[in-house]
Amino acid sequence: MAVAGQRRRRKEERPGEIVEAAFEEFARSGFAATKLDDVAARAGITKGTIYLYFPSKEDLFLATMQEMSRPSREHLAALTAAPQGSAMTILRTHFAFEYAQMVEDRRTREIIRMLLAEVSRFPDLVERWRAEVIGPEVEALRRVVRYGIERGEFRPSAAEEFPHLLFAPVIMACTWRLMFGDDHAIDGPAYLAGHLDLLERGLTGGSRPNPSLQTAGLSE
Amino acid sequence: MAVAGQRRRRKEERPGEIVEAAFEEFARSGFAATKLDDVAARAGITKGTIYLYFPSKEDLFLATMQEMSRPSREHLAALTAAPQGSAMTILRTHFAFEYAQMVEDRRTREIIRMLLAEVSRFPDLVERWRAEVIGPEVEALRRVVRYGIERGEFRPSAAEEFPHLLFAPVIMACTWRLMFGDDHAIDGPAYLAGHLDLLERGLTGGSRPNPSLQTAGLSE
DNA sequence: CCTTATTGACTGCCTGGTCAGTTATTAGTA
DNA sequence: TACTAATAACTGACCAGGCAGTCAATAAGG
Repeated sequence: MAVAGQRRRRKEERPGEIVEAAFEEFARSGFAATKLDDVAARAGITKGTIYLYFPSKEDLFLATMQEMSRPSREHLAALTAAPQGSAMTILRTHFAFEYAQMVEDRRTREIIRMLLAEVSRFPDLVERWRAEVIGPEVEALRRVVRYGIERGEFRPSAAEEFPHLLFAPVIMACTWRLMFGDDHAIDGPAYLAGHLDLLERGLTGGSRPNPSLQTAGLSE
Repeated sequence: MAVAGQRRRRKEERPGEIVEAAFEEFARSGFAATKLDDVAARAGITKGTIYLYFPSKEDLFLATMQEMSRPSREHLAALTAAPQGSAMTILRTHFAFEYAQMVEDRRTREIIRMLLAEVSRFPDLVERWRAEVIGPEVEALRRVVRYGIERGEFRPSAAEEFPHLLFAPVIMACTWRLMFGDDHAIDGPAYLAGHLDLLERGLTGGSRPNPSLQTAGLSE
């Protein structure tokens, strides 16, 4: 019956299966209320097995968060490249990605929930996430805004000091969906389009880029 | 020693004191990890006393959330009045209030955290909050936007369909501070000013209200 | 002395963590 | 191929501590 090497393959796959199950349980119930027996049951194993791969509940939680936030870290790389072309186009592309990730991807959403819920128990986790994911993202956005201003595409605005204002609608939609569930979710594409529209008007200062702010030679 | 009627007064004050202490503990540790012994200690009483006033931990939690979210409910009333004067002025006033409440007031912030963290355990609580607080607020904002459009002050925009876009920066600052603490908090007044600036440009579609959209007699 | 708010010791359950034992797989031997 | 030994993954019964909830006893008003 058993394929050769199946035993070894199990050993390689187990941690991933456990993390997967743990994620679901932690996301549903939070760290404290999650029972390792439930995690084990979901993974189709027993509690004892969990302890073959993870030394404690806290370690399992940390490993789970680490593993599940990997996509965010990878995504970030795309934004940090040197900006080229229209700044607004860069922003459009970026926010389309970010929206898909932070609002439409349940995984990332739940990561946010857990970070918010467990800060006081795992302050280091949140600090790392700030330093390695969100901080760089804010800086990258700031660079794009400056680039847009230099190009004459954007007017100077508070977005330079607070790039947070630019992705606020994404966070908004993310927390909205976290709280009220998929049933009351805001309509994705239309909302994103509205966000980008308001953004463009806000940054350029007119329904079309204001000519008086634009130096011919600087426009790419 | 004892003032006349002190006994009775204690009985009247106890529930409030307990709720106060419970709020701090629930906010710090979440529902599951909070120990009623700790709540009692913080309130300067014993666990037994809690059960004289609240039938269970869950009831205490619900009572705490109810009590602590009262300011939000009261604040809402101000917005639902019939709009008068400049729509942008209404928005400015409203967001100044909302910012003070959702970002600078620790209480309200923590309410948000708990709602996010405990949705799956207390779905009714969140649903009520949506129906009684946030829902009406969105509708009220939508009315202000429509009013601004009718007046010729605002151009038609996605803000009519998604008033969420307008207060997104407030939510953003709220969650930011929830996650990263007061140390990394975004600078309040400047951020608010930037928000309102981008908002105005976005809604009116120009660096100054576009004259072609504005009827002289209507400007505040 | 009666009333009543409060106590604090107690119970029972729950759950993180342990570990001796079981079972499946592979290696070795003839 | 058949049998045995060695190994490694996994189990499940168990313990210890912690905590929600209880209640007879206490003590502070009036």
